[in-house]
Amino acid sequence: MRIGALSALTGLSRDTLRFYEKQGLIRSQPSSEPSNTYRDYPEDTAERLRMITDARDAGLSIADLKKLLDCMESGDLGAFDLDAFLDERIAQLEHVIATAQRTLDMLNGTRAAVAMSDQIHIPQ
Amino acid sequence: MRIGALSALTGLSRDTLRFYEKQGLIRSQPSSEPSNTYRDYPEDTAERLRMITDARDAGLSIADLKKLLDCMESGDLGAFDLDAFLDERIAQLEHVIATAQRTLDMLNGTRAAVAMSDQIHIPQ
DNA sequence: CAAAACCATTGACTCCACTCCATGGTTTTA
DNA sequence: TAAAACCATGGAGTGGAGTCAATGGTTTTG
Repeated sequence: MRIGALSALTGLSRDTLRFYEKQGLIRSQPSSEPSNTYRDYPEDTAERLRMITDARDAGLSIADLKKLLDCMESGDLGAFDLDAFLDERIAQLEHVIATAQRTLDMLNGTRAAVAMSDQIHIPQ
Repeated sequence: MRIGALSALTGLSRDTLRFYEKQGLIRSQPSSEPSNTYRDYPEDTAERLRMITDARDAGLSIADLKKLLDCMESGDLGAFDLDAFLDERIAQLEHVIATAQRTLDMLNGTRAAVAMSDQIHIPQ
């Protein structure tokens, strides 16, 4: 798959995809016809990118993501201190969920207040 | 309360507090003794900052936070398009929660795999 | 009272995650 | 077949969110 198709499939810009590749989050091969300089992305790259965008949207950094993907791919569990690393990221995500939930509750409260004030609003 | 106390109370650096004040998220008054240039923060600022850090940790931007706090304070519900604004941020937070949950599940799976591989690990 | 700790202001600096641009080559399409 | 659309590479630029350092004043404390 070429970069344009991947971009259309994922909603990520070509620039972002190239950037992610430079950061080592995804990989590509030179196209089958060596007449051009185009690159070819494996079919499962879109899938991989869904994981990546989820993690990014949840607040994980590219550097962390790279570590994770690297050792998940190499099957090299036990690299550096994976266990501690996982514990930290898990705690981080739980924190994000908790704060997002609290903030969500606050906003829902605000929305309720707005609805209220709309209800008792007197024209003129 | 002076900035040092507020910093100790919230865990945010003085610089961050000054930065937040410049962005309009918090406010202060000149100290009671006008002999110095110190500023005094209302007692409830720490509380307010807890809201702010929650929202920041959940991924809300400072600009959005300022809009929210401004119109919550002015009681000016119905300013700009508050209703649409709230809907967007709420959707954003729900998205964060969903992606964080998916990512969390993935990491927990990874941790389980690590535990497994530990279990069947053969020394030497 | 002197040293240490605190404070304000200004402006420069850093880091992250993109995003844009210029250049030059390749495919697709009307 | 020519224009339009696509591609790669390299490097510069952007925006958000802080962070740091310099300067010069004020309080606290031993």
